[in-house]
Amino acid sequence: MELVDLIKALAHENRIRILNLLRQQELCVCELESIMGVNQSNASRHLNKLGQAKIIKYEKRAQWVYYQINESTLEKYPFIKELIEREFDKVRECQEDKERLLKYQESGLSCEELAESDLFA
Amino acid sequence: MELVDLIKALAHENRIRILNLLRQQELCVCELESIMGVNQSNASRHLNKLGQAKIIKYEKRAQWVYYQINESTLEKYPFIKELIEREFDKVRECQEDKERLLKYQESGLSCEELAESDLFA
DNA sequence: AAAATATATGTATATATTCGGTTTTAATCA
DNA sequence: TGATTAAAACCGAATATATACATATATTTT
Repeated sequence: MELVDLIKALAHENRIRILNLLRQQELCVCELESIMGVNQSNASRHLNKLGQAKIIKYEKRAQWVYYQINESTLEKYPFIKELIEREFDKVRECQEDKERLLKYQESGLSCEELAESDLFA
Repeated sequence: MELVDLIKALAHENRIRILNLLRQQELCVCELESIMGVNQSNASRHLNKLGQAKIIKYEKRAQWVYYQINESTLEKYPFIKELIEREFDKVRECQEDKERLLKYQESGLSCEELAESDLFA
């Protein structure tokens, strides 16, 4: 059942956190790694799962792959939009990630510098 | 993450089918068994999972347990309401279940007679 | 071309989920 | 009370999913 595959793609904490971050702005894998504090393989795999379900899409620029929410899927499945817009803000982990993203934005660091920095130490 | 537990409770074909049937009317376990063509253990297990997540509730009457959608949870989480109301009708399995339910309703059979009958043979 | 870096993927392992069958519990009925 | 029935709980097996680490690929930079 295709609908179940879609729901399954949403049924993991890391994938919820990724979507919560991507709705603020597009991000590359290494930025997500640093902000979420997960390893590269983990980030990549969850991104892949969201991509399979077409909930996100990506754009390759230089050596980076920038992921973004696939708005056309949200339009096709309004319950996902509803989920993202009405539930994520209530979740502690999502709030914390959002704060870390803000800290990163304000730091002026590039995505290359981020991993080396002690911004989230 | 509580939100993920809720989404996981929705992430199975049988549980989607159960919710689709319960939104038409309350049903007992043995009615769901017959209409969906699953065994008792399976029906009960999935009902339990939906109950844990408070998506459904039940009422015991005589030896039967009648399950119904828990409207207060749908109000608390509008994305579930959206999911049920806008997506289920598009799903083939849900359409078929709905037809079988209609056939049962029109048959005038009691829930006790249903299992013995060849209504869905 | 070589080194460095970002990302994806193969693999083995751990964890979670689902399953049908069986047993248990609780209510009804004869 | 004993038999019957509905539903839940339990069991081991099968399947699916997630994980970390190592490796492969692709791009950039020097």
